[in-house]
Amino acid sequence: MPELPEVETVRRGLEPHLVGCTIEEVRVHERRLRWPVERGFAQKLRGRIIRSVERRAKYLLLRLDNGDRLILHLGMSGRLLLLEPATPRRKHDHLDLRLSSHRRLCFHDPRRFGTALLWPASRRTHALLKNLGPEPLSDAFDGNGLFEKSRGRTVAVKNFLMDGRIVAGVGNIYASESLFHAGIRPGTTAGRIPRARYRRLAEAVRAVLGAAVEQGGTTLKDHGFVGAHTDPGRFQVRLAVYDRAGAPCVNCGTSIRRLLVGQRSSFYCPRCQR
DNA sequence: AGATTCGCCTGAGAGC
DNA sequence: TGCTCTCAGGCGAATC
Repeated sequence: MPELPEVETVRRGLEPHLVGCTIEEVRVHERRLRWPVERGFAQKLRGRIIRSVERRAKYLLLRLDNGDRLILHLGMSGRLLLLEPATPRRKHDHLDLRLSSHRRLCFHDPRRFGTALLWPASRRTHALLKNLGPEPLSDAFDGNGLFEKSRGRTVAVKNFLMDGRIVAGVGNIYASESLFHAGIRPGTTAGRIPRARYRRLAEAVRAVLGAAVEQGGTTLKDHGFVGAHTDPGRFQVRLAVYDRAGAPCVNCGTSIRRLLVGQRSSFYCPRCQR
């Protein structure tokens, strides 16, 4: 599933192909996404020029020449594809934006957990974004912030890390990975972790996500063209613990364990993580 | 307020 | 081969 590094890779792949393009025609084939695609969606986008392609958490934000924004989220299975005009529509192709570059930006999403919403220029904030915590790869994110926000909290640190209000865009996979690199067990109560360990955790989050973004970029180069074409899943970096239950820890060889934390699969090394 | 559970979906994989 | 069943997972909403 697209995690933050994959979304960033898609953003980088799309940016040069979208900025400056006019959206000439919009087709909505399926409005039943996570939230219904609004009436007037096509009409509001038609004729607009894309000024920038930004990312916040796992949301892609296409800023338009009139100040409106198009918010896109890939959910579990979403993909954004730049297609040649003649490419036939396939199953699960829900949105099609025909661009002045003569390509089509296609939103494809089998599970329809994805999102396509308009954020009008008249609104200063958007409900989906206004409570988001700092970007994990920005200077605004650090261990001190984690420590302070965690005081009095009884949730498992893994759930704490996946709470977008604490830090933006850390999903299930990278939460497990970061905790492994920080040497912290996923089920540990967030409020009982000392400051020094949160510093280490913040650095782990930064390192793991940063490396994955770089990896995406590298893979992107290998493919020569448009990261957005490719399956986000294939960018997956070599993961240390995620989905490796029973396999040996890369550090110590101990068998990796799977644990349910807040209904989600978590993976950890019982020896390296305390 | 914070913690937990639910619900939305389909494809993949397991089991028969 | 082909069917049925289970499960995964982002994340806001609903519930406790």
